[in-house]
Amino acid sequence: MINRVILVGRLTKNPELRYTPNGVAVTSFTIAVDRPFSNQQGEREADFIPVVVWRRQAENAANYLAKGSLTGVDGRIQTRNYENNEGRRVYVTEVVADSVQFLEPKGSRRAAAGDNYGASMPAGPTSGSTPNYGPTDSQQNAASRDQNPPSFNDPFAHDSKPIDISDDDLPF
Amino acid sequence: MINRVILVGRLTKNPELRYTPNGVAVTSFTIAVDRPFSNQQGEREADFIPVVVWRRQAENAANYLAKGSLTGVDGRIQTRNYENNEGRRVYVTEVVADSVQFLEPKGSRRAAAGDNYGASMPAGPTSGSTPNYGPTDSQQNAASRDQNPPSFNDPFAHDSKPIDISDDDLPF
Amino acid sequence: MINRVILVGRLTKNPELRYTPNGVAVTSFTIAVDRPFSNQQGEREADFIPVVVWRRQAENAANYLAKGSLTGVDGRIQTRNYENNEGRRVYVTEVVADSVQFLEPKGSRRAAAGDNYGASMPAGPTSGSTPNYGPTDSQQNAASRDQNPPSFNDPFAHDSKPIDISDDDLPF
Amino acid sequence: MINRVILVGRLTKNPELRYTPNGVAVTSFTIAVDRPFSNQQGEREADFIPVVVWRRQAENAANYLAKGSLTGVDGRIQTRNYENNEGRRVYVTEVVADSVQFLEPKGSRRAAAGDNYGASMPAGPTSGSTPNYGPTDSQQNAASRDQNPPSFNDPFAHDSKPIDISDDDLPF
DNA sequence: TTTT
DNA sequence: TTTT
Repeated sequence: MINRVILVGRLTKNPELRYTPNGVAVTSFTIAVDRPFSNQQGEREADFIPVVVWRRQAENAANYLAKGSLTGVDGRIQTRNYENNEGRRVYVTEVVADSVQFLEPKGSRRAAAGDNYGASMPAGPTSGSTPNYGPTDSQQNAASRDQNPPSFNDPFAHDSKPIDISDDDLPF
Repeated sequence: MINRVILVGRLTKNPELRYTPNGVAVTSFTIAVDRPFSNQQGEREADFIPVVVWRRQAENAANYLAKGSLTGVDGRIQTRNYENNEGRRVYVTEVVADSVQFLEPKGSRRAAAGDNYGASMPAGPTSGSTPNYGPTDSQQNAASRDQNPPSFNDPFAHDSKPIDISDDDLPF
Repeated sequence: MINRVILVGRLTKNPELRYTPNGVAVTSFTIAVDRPFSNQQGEREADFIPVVVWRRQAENAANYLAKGSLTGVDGRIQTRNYENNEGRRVYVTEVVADSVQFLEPKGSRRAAAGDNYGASMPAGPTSGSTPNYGPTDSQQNAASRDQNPPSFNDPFAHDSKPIDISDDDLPF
Repeated sequence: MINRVILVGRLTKNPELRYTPNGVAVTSFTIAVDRPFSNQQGEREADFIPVVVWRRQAENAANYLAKGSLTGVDGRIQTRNYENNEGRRVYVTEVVADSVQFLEPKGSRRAAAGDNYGASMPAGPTSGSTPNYGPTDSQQNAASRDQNPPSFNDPFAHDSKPIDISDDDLPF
């Protein structure tokens, strides 16, 4: 049994950091990967692949990545399903990252791209059952710390409704 | 831009071979890959990953694989979307295989039953515009010959309406 | 920075389990992977890839794998170099496995292949600085326990001289 | 049988473009990939992985990559051996690239210096039997234009004797 | 609902 | 020095 995915592409939007009811951090984003060939109309297309990252790596990803960031992901494909509010079963296929790589050379993009970072302060992991949508402290300072971005590791949860993020989705 | 997926797991059902309106063969199946860890309830889970294979590989996969076959896939993640008959946009994430490996050692399962290999090939690309929706002979026999079939609950027993398969989906 | 390798092939020989001076288990083997194409002489060739596995996974690999075993490896490429006894610098490129998968279906091969397993008893991890060449207790019983082989994880060290295996080679 | 490698790292030197006696282009370089952990002395290490690329990709790699270029490689591990001029059998493990990705964002390093892209292409396959051993114009300039060249100690500054490159080594 |  |  082997399940391994490696992606290099660009984020379609800023990553979203949330917390499960138990306070576990999870970041999700979509990575656009251009296809190496053109379609029958001669156009270049891309695949838009949902990625989730858990725990410490979630917070790193939220700090160091932004819309357009060239990013590497090493992880696995996960499928899950849930019943939505219309009683319909929704099937989700996403990549759970073991490791996320910030491939943008130092001093580029993110340092300049710091648009809407630094909105409301987060309740944080200790806040219990209320999902957290704001940036963390460290996000606020991210632009200035952007010098030598680290690599980080781990995985799970997508489809942006907070109710979708459960501690049951924790990979381990 | 890198998009690479490697999977080893077992088919949840017999593969389905179809043809696009232009007569291009495409086989789809779901591969179940056990997760290497247990969930919070201590249960072993699996991911059920939809895979498609095109052209000659499609016909090979349809001939050599069956429900339960241990199978390797090397490919890429593809996302696409289409409007379903209810006018709703459906988003699909699946693996497009570059290569499919039949990992069942000889003398086992399907290989032991390897009587009709190469027999009754479907009318194929030359048959023009009529897609082939029924199971092939060998598929039908495969199910009954299956010695120790793992029982998987295939979550992708949806979205396999023939209308989904278009020549526009051809990878190249 | 991404370094990921996935292999499925067959062991060319039984795996070799050793211990570093500090008693850390390390297993090495070579995996033969057939190339998917023929050479200019129309012959099928293979690549013979050295793999190392560390710690608990080393002992599992030694127990469950044997010459000819169909095996999956998920790991990374590692390069290192050392000076051999002729004062020559030797460059080694090998795969360090994070995870090793026994793909042989239960009850096959190994159960029958138990040829020279169960030779002299090993001094074991506690024996300190003397590398251990014999099979472990658990290896002796391997043939009888072979029912549902597990998967296992981790990595490092090749080129069979015991002096090559140092605690400095530990990946973490 | 699966043999898949994905690497993202930086070239230790400019790539070397050569031609087989039959005029087939082959480029080789070493890619340095930092390890995601520190060794027992708390130092960060890297793996130095030899890569070869054939045909059109070879010429692209030679044109677009230079020492220090952040580069993605998707390929397979190849092992081969040959007898060196001392009559000794030399074993080589290297990555044969199916695809090489130039990951340096535009406006940086080599891309900024992208003056002579497509200029002075080597005589190439049509030149017949004369291998090209010297650096290309663009390679020579690349070294001097290199803004912040990482300094890597390339352990594969050996075994690049032209005699190693034979038409028998062609992957297909 | 998509990136450069 | 190689596996099926």
